[in-house]
Amino acid sequence: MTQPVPPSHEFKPVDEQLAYLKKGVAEIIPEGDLKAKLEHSLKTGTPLRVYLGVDPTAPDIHLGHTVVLRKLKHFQDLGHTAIFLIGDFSAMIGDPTGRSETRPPLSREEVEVNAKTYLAQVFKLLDPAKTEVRYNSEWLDKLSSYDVVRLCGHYRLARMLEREDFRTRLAESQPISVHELLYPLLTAYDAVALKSDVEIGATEQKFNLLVHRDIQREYGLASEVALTMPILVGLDGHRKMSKSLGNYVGITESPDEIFGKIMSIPDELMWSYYELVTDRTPAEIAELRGEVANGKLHPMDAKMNLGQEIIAGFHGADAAQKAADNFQRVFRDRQGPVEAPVQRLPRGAAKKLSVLLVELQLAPSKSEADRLVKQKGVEIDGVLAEDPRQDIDLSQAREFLLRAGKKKFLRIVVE
RNA sequence: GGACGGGUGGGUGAGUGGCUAAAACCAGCAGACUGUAAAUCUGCCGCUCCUUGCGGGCUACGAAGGUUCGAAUCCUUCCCCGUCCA
Repeated sequence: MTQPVPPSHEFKPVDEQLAYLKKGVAEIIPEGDLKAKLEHSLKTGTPLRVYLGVDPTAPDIHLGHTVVLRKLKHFQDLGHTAIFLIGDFSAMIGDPTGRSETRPPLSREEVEVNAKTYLAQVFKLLDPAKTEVRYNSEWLDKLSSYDVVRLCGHYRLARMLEREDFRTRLAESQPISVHELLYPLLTAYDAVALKSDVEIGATEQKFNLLVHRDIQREYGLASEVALTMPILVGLDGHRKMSKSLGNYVGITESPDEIFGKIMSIPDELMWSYYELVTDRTPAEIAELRGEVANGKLHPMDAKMNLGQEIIAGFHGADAAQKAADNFQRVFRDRQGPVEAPVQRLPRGAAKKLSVLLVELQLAPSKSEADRLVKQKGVEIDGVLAEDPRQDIDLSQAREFLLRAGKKKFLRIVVE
């Protein structure tokens, strides 16, 4: 565990901090309290304790997760204590937020593996030296049944059922398991244990955050400020970015992949991306937007710039430039990519094209591979493949470029 | 514990003995058009085999059995979900 950061005594003026912190924010509850807390912090030279709780339900984080992370980073930049809370315990219950059905429980092992890969990715944004990393199993594992009963005693069923997900499920006669009611209460105990001043969450977390505030008060603490961030819309332009919907950009993806995905978002969406996943100021964004509106800047160029900025944040400026160049070459000039991922194959007997596509994981099944070829989706060294049954010679060392679908390229090296 | 309703492909949801690999819609994929944007249009959309044919085989309608030449559809048992009553 990282030790808490020693207090910094050099805070910026409150108004300046507020302006920085408010960028992109959906809601601050209650509005006035953040200012009051910042003033108190400035007066006493005590950093605010600001936390973001994340359940490691998947091994990778995507751009959508970075919206709240970036806000936590803003607090960190201003000298406050950023606490990254890994919900290793709560992940095993499952957050009912936005769920139309009960989440399958994760095992402790899965959660641990995910937590590890999470942290590595989180530190692409946060400063590891200044971040307090905590796990909620630290305190939740220790609660006795009595403690849990007491905790539950602090909240009323009617209030719990007010939340939209539950209301909807009840209205539609969908099941709600009792343990799902416990989720916001147990994560509220996190806020109690951390004695937090501010908690950051996506807007969909609003209900949970409000419960956290109430429970802190029940335990004799001052209620934290709940700061919510908008949900990042996914690549399809409609639904929230999520792995299960497949409309996401993973932050560990290659620059080329990220670039391609960013370019595929609807134009209108790029402004919200500028706001939520770059460090551009609201004024700069407004200016860009104006230039696109009056025709001075082509929307595609604005989007290419967005892609580069996002990649630069994770992979550096050089990688970003390369990705942009590559994109230009492949999709605007219709040439093969300069660098496609290389796949080495041992020499051997010839293989049918459809078989090869499946083995290279360019198609999930032979039927799909067949279809892909028949639908003119496969090229070998720029030449359209017509026949899924054609034999691909693998008997001698050679290499060729295989394209499957719009975006997938693989340089095959037979050796 | 009782009464009633329900469980169909990634999702919604038709289908109540053969015409059903299962309507329709959504999502997804490919192609055209473009700025790999959106919108639009066209096609595909369980797996597999080959002699690629309006071909063959296999798997699939909560689970397991059964009836039948034939079952998502009928029967039995079981599991799961909901509503109401207690």
